[in-house]
Amino acid sequence: MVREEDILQKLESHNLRKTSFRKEVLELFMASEGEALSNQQLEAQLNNPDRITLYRTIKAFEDKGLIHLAVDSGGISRYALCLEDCTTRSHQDKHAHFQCTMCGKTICLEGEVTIQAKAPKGYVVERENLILEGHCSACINP
Amino acid sequence: MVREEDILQKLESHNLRKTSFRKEVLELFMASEGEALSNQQLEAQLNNPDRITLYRTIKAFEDKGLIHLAVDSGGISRYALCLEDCTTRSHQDKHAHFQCTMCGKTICLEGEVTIQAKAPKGYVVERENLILEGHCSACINP
DNA sequence: TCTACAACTGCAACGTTGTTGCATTTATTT
DNA sequence: AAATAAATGCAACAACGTTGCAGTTGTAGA
Repeated sequence: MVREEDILQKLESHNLRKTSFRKEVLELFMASEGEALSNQQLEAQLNNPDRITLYRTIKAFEDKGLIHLAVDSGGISRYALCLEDCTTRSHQDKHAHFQCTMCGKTICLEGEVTIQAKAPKGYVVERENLILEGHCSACINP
Repeated sequence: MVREEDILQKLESHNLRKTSFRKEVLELFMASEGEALSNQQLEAQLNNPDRITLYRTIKAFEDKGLIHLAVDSGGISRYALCLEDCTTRSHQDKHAHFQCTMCGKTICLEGEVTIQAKAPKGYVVERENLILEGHCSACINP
């Protein structure tokens, strides 16, 4: 369960207005336990939401560093809550996510990734975006 | 320059018919020097192509292991020629691509990537999909 | 607490991307 | 050269996402 107080605090600290719509959306993210959610998943859990408002809400959350984008390997955009140290400037660096190829569930992996990769001469790498694919525990042990 | 002979040979060895449309599309891939191309890029280089036929051609090339998909971090699907050892079964494993955030150019990186990442307990990782982002040499030295 | 302004919402209209069905054309096999 | 299996091109449709605008709501300041 997510406390109303925590929702309001998080909106305020990111300079976002405390509207009922945003409270609902943020609650879904806070209740999702690190799972990255697609527009579709969000729409399904909200009561009769306006699609356009949802798009703009997500964009606002993203701009203010509350959530970050994780495009999965099928091209679907999913969003997940940023951690405490995930500021507007840095929250796109070193993405690492896991996606289950059976149920589609996508979660954020944090602080456990090492990558060694070489780009061609003259290229500069600034960001690394890693998606692991496989099966989640729920799909392995039903 | 790509030799007609090589195009035909590649189509034949992948059990694809040698139609003029497919020859044109394959020529673009063979001329792109490892760059992954989006539908948009392909459409722009073909002379008045049918969008639908292009989609199906790409799907056919992908099914037969001629090209592979690389979704970039903005969610755009791009396709690149597979290498010799890129069979239908294996050609989706261990993707590693570089994308320039200035011009959008996306290239395949081959055989130079090491990843160490941990998924949560009970999760099984089967595939790794890595996108490096930064600037390509052309955008650094104009 | 009231007011005024800026921000957010909800609707309409539109654009892009990708898919399916079907009739026609084309490549391949014999 | 004929038969047939596959590829093409068109129409219609569906999903996803954006922009403009009028009306509503939250918030800062008097």
